[in-house]
Amino acid sequence: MSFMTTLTLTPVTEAAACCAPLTREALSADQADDLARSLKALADPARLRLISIVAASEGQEACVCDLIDPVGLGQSTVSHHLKILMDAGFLTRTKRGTWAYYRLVPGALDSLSRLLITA
Amino acid sequence: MSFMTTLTLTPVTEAAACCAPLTREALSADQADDLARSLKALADPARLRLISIVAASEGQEACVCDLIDPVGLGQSTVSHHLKILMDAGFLTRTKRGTWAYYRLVPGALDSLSRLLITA
DNA sequence: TCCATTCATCGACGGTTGTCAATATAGCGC
DNA sequence: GCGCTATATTGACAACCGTCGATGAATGGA
Repeated sequence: MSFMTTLTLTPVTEAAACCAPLTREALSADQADDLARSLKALADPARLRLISIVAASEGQEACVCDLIDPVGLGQSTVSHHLKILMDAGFLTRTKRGTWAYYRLVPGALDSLSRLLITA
Repeated sequence: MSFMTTLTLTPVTEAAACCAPLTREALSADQADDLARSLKALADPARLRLISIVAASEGQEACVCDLIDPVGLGQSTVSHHLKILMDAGFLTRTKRGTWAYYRLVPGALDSLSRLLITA
């Protein structure tokens, strides 16, 4: 399980960059796998809230300590969710001192969104 | 587990109808739950392929028997996935004779897509 | 140097999920 | 009615996921 994150990494931007929307033509198995991986990273209430809090924060960034109370989960759980969102290409991390600041990857959500549109 | 489908049904259109995109302001816990439920219904390779096949079919509809071979899963598994997509509000079913024809719910994917856009 | 703080990682646990085979339901033709 | 076909439902099982507490790693201050 621990090695999975380094192997199957297929950032949203890459998965979304290539191809026609979901409803244009039948998806290949590989395309479906990639898209499902991106969606799965998003398909959790805690992770959705993390993203929305980061996006709504000052300077579009937030450190872990700012995120723990709002989502009401343990620190290790929050770190875990942030890692999943990073691996999927939705967030980036910048360390400054002891703090880790998370920030939205600019086009990530949009390119995923574009894939869902029924052309 | 069996009663869950009739209880927690919150179709995409409803979940998406109300509110600002993910990144406009922090999501409430309830909003996050609803959105996560919709995304989770979509976050599976088999279900994504089912949707794309239905959308790309003649007259935008397909019966179960047309879907089994393309996705390469058992009949009961396909029925199961179709049910999940129906409960989530992405598909509708019409029975004609012994056949069950599935069809995309017109605005469903689009309203979900709109929620993901970074305004 | 030592301690406090911030964050990541590990190990464990219960709950959920995807899949199948088997069975049930229901419509159609004979 | 009988059998055949198309779907849905059930029950079971392995794999995965979200959560926690505990531990580890790194930074900064006294």
